[in-house]
Amino acid sequence: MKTNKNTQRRQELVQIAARLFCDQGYETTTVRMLAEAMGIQSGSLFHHFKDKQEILFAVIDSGMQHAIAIAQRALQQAQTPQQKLFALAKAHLSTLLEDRDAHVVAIYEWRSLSVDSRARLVELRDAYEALWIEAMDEALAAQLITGDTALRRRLALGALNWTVQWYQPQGRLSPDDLAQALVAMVLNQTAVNQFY
Amino acid sequence: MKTNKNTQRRQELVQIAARLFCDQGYETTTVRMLAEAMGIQSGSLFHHFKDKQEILFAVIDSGMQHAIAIAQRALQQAQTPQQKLFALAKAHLSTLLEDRDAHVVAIYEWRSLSVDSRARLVELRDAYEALWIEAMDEALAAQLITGDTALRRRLALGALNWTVQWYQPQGRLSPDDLAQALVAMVLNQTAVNQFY
DNA sequence: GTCTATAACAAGATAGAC
DNA sequence: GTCTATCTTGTTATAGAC
Repeated sequence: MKTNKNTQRRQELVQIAARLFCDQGYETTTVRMLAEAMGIQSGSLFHHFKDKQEILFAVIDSGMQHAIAIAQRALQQAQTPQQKLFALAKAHLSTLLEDRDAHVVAIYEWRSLSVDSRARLVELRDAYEALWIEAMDEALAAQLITGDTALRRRLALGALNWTVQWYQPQGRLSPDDLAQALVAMVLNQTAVNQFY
Repeated sequence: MKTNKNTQRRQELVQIAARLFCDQGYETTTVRMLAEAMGIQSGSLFHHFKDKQEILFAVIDSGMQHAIAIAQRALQQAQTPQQKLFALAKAHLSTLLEDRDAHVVAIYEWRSLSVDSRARLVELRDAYEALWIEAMDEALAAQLITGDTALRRRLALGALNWTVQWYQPQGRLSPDDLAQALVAMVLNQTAVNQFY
């Protein structure tokens, strides 16, 4: 079983699968559709992936790895708790936008993963949320927020993830505006340009 | 085609379908599974519903009708803009909790609806959101909030809908606590017991 | 690494008896 | 309103040649 190699070809196929899964849903997308979009026959697909579910796993896994990397890089340039929360919100939004297919799939097709796959991805999700938990704790220590930081984090991540439902980056609201509004809401502040 | 009657039997079947669709997803749930849970044979199912998709529509339609009714009733006892927003948040949460199956299905299986079904349900969703828009506008007029009320509404509804992912009503956080925290966040206030 | 051909099975839906 | 029996189609996945 040499289907686990991270070849460039495989990454291309994963991108294509992400698009189809995002547009039509995992169950509705057949291996024949995937193969056609990839320019091969359906039988050839199973040279790259053990089964259909492994393609779904690869899509979500890749999206999450990417999200963690972007968030960590964004945090390196932030100093204060506000800056860190803003950096995380911005990073979250840009991953949702740049890697939208994979994240829509992660949100909607979680259930179709095998139990083992889910367990592996939960670890990644926990690693990602740990970045938020740390920033929220720092904000709490700096007395920028009070009370239940876990609740604030969940409300904030919920509001962020829900943006895939309505947010149009080409609209009047820039990703930065959106990130600022969110951080202001999380911090219970009304000022807007305090993050730089 | 007398499949459109709102018989009591049909309502029971819709409830059962909601549970299966919620637990396993629409596409993964077969008509045979549905029939078994309903205590009938798969052929008999098509006496009640034209096709599988009509069952999905009935589940989501019923959940949305219910949500609107609960929200309207909750608003009748509210006076101030704060009270109205709190009433809406509480109503939204109790619908999500009491009618959880249907709303999880509404969130996750929207894509599997026919174009016509979607259009009819969009009308219901708009009617529901109109209640929020009105309350937010009143909060704006009362200078409780400033800026982009549409953005605040979307962030709030996103945070609320995302609660299906993590909220456990039997945990330490009551639905009232959650609704209060949300309204406080929407209104950029830190005080907690100002709503009564 | 891709092809063709096909195995093996499950899906939604219908027909007609009761 | 429910049953049994079945049609028709589409699905994932495999085998073996190239």
